[in-house]
Parts: sequence; C-alpha cells; structure tokens
Amino acid sequence: MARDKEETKAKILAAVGKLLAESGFRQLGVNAIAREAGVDKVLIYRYFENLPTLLQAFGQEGNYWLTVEELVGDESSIQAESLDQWMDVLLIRFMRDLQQRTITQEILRWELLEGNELTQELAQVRDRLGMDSLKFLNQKFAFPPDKDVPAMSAILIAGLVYLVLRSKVNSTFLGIDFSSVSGWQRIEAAIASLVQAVADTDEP
Amino acid sequence: MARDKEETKAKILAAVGKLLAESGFRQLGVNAIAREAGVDKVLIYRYFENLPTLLQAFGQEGNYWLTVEELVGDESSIQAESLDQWMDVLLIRFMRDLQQRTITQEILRWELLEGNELTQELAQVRDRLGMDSLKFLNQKFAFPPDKDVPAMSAILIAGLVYLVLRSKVNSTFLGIDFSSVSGWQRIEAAIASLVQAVADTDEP
DNA sequence: TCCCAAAGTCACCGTCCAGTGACAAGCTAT
DNA sequence: ATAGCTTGTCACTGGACGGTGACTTTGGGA
Repeated sequence: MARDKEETKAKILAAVGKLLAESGFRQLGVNAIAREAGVDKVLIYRYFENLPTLLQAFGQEGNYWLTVEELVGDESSIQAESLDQWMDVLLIRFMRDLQQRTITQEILRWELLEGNELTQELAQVRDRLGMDSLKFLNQKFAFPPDKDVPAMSAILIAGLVYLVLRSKVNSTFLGIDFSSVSGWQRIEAAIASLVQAVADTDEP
Repeated sequence: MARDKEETKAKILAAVGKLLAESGFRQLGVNAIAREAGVDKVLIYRYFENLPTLLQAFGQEGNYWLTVEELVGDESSIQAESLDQWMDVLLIRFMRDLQQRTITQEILRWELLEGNELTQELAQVRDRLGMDSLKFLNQKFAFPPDKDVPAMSAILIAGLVYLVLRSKVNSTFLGIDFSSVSGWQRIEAAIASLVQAVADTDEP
C-alpha cells in the first residue's frame, strides 16, 4: 500500500465525513469507518487512540458553521434598514446555509441524543456564532428594552433548525409541505412576519 | 409464574414505555424489553410477531399529545381577547405539557432519525392537533390575510419542540440557561413577544 | 381423571460490534 | 547489507443483538 501515515489519517478522517453525510452517525463505527476508508481498523486505534479521539480530531477540522463575517457578507449590498429586516436576512441566510450542510445536520441530530466531543465542539461554535450575530445586530440597532431579543432569536433559530432537520425525514409538518419549494417559501415569508415582533412598538 | 397472557402483554407494553422514558429508544431492543418486563423474549414474538408490530401496539395506546379540548380546557377561564393572546396561551400550554411527556419527547427524537410505526402515528396525531388548534383559532378570530399564520405557528412550535428536546441534553442554547426556571421564563416571555407579529397591522 | 392446548423456559444460531495480539512488509540510517 | 522502527495485515476474543426450535409446566374442559 501507500505506506503513508498522514495519507492514511486523512483517508480515515474523510471516511468519517462521508459516512456522516451519507448514512448518519448511527453507522459511524470503527468497522464502518475502516471499511469506508479502505484501511485496517487497527490503524484507527494506532493513529487516533479510540473513536472519541477520532471524532475530536474530525471536529477540529471545523467549518461546520458560517462565521458572522460570512453570514453578513458584503454589508453594503444588504437592503435592510431596521433590526427586524436585518434579522430576517440573517435568519434566512442561516437556514439556507444549514440546508446545505448535511454533516452539520447530522451532528445536530446526534446532539439531541447524547453529548460527545463532536457535538460539544459544534454547540460551542454555534453558540458563539449566535452571540456574535446578536452583538453585531445590537451594535447597529439598540435592542428594544421591553423585548428579549436573544430569547426571541433562540426560538426562531431553534424552529428553523428543527424544520431543516425534520424535513429530511418527514416531508410535512403542520400541513406544510417541505418537499416543495413553495413550502420553504412560506417559511421564509413567515420569518419575515415573525421578526416584525422585534420592531413592534406596543400601543394597540 | 402468573400464566396470564393479557397480563404478560401488559407487562411487555409497560416495559416499552419505561425503557423509552428512562433510557431512550436506543436501548429499546427485544432483549432489553424482555429483561425489563421480566419475561422471556420469545413471548414478545409470540404475542406481538416482531418489534415493529409491538411498537405499533404501543403507539395505539395513544395519549402522547393533548387533544385540542384539553389544550384549551375551560375556555371561559382564559383571559385572552385577541388572536395573539390566544396563540400565546396555547403555545405555552403546549410547551409545558410537552416538557412533562418524556415518552413523547423520546419518540420525537426518534422521528428525527427514522420513520417507524410509532413515529408515524405520533406525527399524524401531532399534525392533527396542530391543524385542529389552528381551526379553533380561526373560528374565533379570522386570520390576517397578509400573514401566513399556519407557517408562523409551524416555526414557533418547531422552536419550542427543539428547545424542549435539547434542554434534556444540553443546558444552554444561545446563552440562555435552560437548567434554570428563569431561562424558561425568558422563553415564555419571548413567545408572548413573538406572537404579537400576527396582530401587527403593517404601517410603519 | 387425564389430556391437550396455551403459557412459559432454555439453549442455541448467525451476525455485528469494539478492541487486541501476533506477525509480515517496507523504509531508512548506520 | 542489515538492523530496527514504522506501516500495514490477519485472525481472534468476548459480548450484544434479533430471532428460532424444542422443551417443560400448567390449568381448564371432556
């Protein structure tokens, strides 16, 4: 064989990603990884001690979330002039991005069942992304004092995450069809409606 | 032993519930169920053919969600006079109820990974509950024509479900502490803020 | 009373899993 | 060239799993 330790390690890490994306974390065992990588499983133990350590290494490859900079992008090109419009833009970008990240989705599913090195890492980075985004928004627009914008964001983000995760397994939720583009368009429009709540001045 | 077929069947079904609530669906195998029920596993096959059929029987015991009637309860005792206030009440009741239903939570986790007899049943009943609630609300208050109230509800419900599911495994999300009462109070207050979006009349 | 079907018990199969010990092949520095 | 370390291969263990065949026990109807 190639007899190259680094290459073998890379093949193992790549196999982890491929298996995660294709078959989910439930297929993610030492045997399956070795099979997928075309490598003897004993090498996994030699190079990564054990499975948790391997997952940790895989997690440190990173790039499971956008950074705030990537999320915002070219700030001047965004047509948003108020807190609610900005939240709308960022939430929709977040959702569309998450829909592309099959590995991240899989780790999020995992996180719902148990904590491990991978999910810890992901949760930490996600929280940082969320807090950074809130900080960014708060610098542009002071948050209304009578509203808990972080908590409201938490609900909205959680909702989007859940809908994205669920759409892979079940195509309808509350009568909305997530296998069609129009279903997601309804969700995006609903986000725009919901974020107006942060702009609400509260006279009836 | 007791030599009572119906009692044995009941013990098996009870063991399914106990295992689900305590250890989650990943421990839910034929061997574990038999062990928990104190029954030979061969009886599971005799009385329930196989595991899917057993799960189906367990699912048909029902009572994994409130009905609309239970959710609304004594209508006259609710101090809500508008669509947003009603949604606030119902969403918070829904969330508090879900927090008590550990088995339902577990099936919801399961649903995110794969479909089976149990998750199908649960999803169907949940959708019906959601749609019935929306119908109930729409009879009391006509939905604003420029807002997609069902889609907005879907996001909010999804968000609450995700936060409840996640709180069992990880105590913080976006800097909010879900191990404390005050964290959940923030969420409940945020729901009240968010539902105002359905009442928004859209002049700036 | 006894007999037979229902209820329950026991031992087993093949398959997958994580993990390990012993060994073969190949590269490199002396 | 060869000694010694690294890389890779192979075969194995012990345990859990779903599932099955063959048995013993028990209770109620004839």
